[in-house]
Amino acid sequence: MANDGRSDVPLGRRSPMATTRVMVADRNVITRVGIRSILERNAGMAVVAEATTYEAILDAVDEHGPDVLIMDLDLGDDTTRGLKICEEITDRYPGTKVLVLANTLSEMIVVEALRRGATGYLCKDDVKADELGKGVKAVQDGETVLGKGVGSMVARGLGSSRGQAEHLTDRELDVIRAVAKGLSNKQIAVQMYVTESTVKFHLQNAARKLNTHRRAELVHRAAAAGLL
Amino acid sequence: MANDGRSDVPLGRRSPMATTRVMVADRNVITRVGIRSILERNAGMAVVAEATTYEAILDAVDEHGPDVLIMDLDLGDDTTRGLKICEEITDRYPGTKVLVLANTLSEMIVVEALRRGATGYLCKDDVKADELGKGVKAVQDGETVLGKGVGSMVARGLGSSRGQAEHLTDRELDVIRAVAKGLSNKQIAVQMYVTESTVKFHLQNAARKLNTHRRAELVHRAAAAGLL
DNA sequence: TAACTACCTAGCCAAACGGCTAGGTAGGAG
DNA sequence: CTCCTACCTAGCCGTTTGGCTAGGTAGTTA
Repeated sequence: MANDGRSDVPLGRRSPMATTRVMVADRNVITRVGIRSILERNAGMAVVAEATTYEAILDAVDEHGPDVLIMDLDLGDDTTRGLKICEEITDRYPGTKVLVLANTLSEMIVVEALRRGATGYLCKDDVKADELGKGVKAVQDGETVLGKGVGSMVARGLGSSRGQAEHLTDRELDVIRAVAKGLSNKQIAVQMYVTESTVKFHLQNAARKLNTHRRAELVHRAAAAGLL
Repeated sequence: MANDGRSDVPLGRRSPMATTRVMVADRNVITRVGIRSILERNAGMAVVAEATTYEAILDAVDEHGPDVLIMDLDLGDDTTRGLKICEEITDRYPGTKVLVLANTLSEMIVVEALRRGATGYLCKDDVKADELGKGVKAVQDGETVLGKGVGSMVARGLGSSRGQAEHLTDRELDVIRAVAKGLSNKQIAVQMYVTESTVKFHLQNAARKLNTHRRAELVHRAAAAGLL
């Protein structure tokens, strides 16, 4: 029942040349309008829906059944939420390909997104106007599209983590966020209703996963990965 | 000679109602196209030039003499460079008002930008489509435009630093960048050819300026302010 | 059932850090 | 010349940290 919604929405497939139905998910109006303008220069492409929140994405995909969903993983304060949505879409709506259009380039996020079913990953600041249209077409055909610098990152990411990127648990993220605020382990312990030992435990695990052993770098990497 | 360039570029001022000549500086094509689309819905507004690098901004402003320059301060790897450009434009081309359109909201950057002559400061993720056009018009009239959340930030910023934001010295930035990489004070000392005491000295000063006393938070704030 | 994950706790030790006081130099501005 | 800024150095002391070993529970999956 998951993708039944698609069958009753073949509207828009009426032009002589099949139209690529695109949906855009981004919190930023300017970006949404920009993507729409760029894509609609190409004949045969139409932006059929937009979404600005995580909740709205699933509804809109279900309702409009786009061929390609262009999405920014960061639609709120939680990029991991974006990753989950990405996985959910590709699981439940195999007819909709996901093209991630990210603000930043973080190895961890790139690897996770692809592992969860994204067919393409482009970086906003690097993408050229014509690349966007080509990327959408390629992704629609099931071809994997990786932007400038993304490819090598994937290679490294898959190599270093042997196929499965370790990702931070909720608790670890909580601790890191507290560290970023300048709290000491003791203060964090009080705030989280656990002991200082536990705080140190989570930090050690997080540090190992992010491949560092210094809290300053830990915070920096987590921030760079869009985790804060 | 600075703004002589304006007089020979009155093209576009031919409509009955005076046209607002806008220039957009942003590294991101999608954003540039988006802004153009949104503004050109309003009659009486035209995007007459675009720039994607710091160098190109000054040339383009000199050549086209826009009424309003919409710019992202972060066009490369150095936001402070954007601040300098902002100051230079407002100094040399008083006929061109600067409206900063930022990705992130950092108290330090906001305060600095306004101190250096920006007439408005909006945040990409918060701005609504109609606000952009209104903002441009208001800025053109010399009215200060502050986006959601920016106002209170300015108040706090001006209050805490009494009119002059303390800014980090080169050396302090070097040390912070090293800390962000996870280096210890000793390692940083070796790398910078100074003693550990000196490293600690710079860190203490930087920490005071950024109003913290923990290196993890120091790195986080510096990163949030686009200083790394 | 066993195995696994996420979570929590304890204590030890050496290293690193923060906070402080008290000096120094070189270069530019008034 | 004096003041000021940015830069550099020294040492002390208490706190925080990183790194470690060695346990525990609850919930899920195989």
